[in-house]
Amino acid sequence: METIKIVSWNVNGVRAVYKKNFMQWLLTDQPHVLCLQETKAQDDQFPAEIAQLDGYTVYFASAQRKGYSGVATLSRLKPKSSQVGMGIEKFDTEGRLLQLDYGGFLLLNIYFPNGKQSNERLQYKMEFYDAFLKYAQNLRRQGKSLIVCGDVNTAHREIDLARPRENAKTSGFLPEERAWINRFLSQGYIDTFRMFTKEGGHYSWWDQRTRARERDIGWRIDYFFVSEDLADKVKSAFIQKDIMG
DNA sequence: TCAGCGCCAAA
DNA sequence: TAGGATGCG
DNA sequence: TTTGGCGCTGACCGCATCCTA
Repeated sequence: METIKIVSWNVNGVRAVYKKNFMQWLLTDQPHVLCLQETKAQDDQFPAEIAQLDGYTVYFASAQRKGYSGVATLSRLKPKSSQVGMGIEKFDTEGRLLQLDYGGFLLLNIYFPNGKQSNERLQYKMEFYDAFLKYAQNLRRQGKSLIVCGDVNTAHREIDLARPRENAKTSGFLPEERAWINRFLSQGYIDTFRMFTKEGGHYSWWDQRTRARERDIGWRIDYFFVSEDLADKVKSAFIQKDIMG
């Protein structure tokens, strides 16, 4: 069986990265599957050149609200089926989950909620976490193998962010958020990045407002998880930190 | 994230 | 339709 | 009286929308 390359990228506005060097990167990197989060575009607002890209089919899960959230998956492989959301209205209207069935595995492209805005949003995030874990476990009971990727919006352990002590009371590194990742992993999922890289200092997100990227004061909040039956099929997992977007 | 502020306890 | 205010991250 | 540590506040950037002139 040949190797499949799957990439996950929180683009923070697909139209913005399209104006930069998105196409150049995509045509060079040529992943089999590309999972985008925070596209901030409805299906019909997607740049046509991406939506009609030769060799790829594009699947969307857009938010109801314009310019907000949204995920999309570009695939060179043909899935057997696709599904938007997990069947829960309050979560599905925010365009956060897109599922493709490739037969041998399900690929779940997810943009987990951000909890920094308010207590209500933190509550919503925790509810999403719980609902997703139930949803995933239900798929497992049906015998499905899962690849789960995207922006989880939580750093797992101290080594996953540059300022653990300072952020112990900040959403994104709260004890209850970290505990959920522990619970998720304990139910039979693998953080693939940690299969290959044990040391800290590897981040996937940096605060724009304080230009934290220049000083590499970051967080690892984007992940590829696989159900443990797939673990021995994972060849590598890495972060392309020099790609902006 | 970080500078700037008030507050307070230790030196 | 350019630009300021607002929402969100 | 000075010093240092803790906790809190607000400005900070970028994408996108909406409203007004």
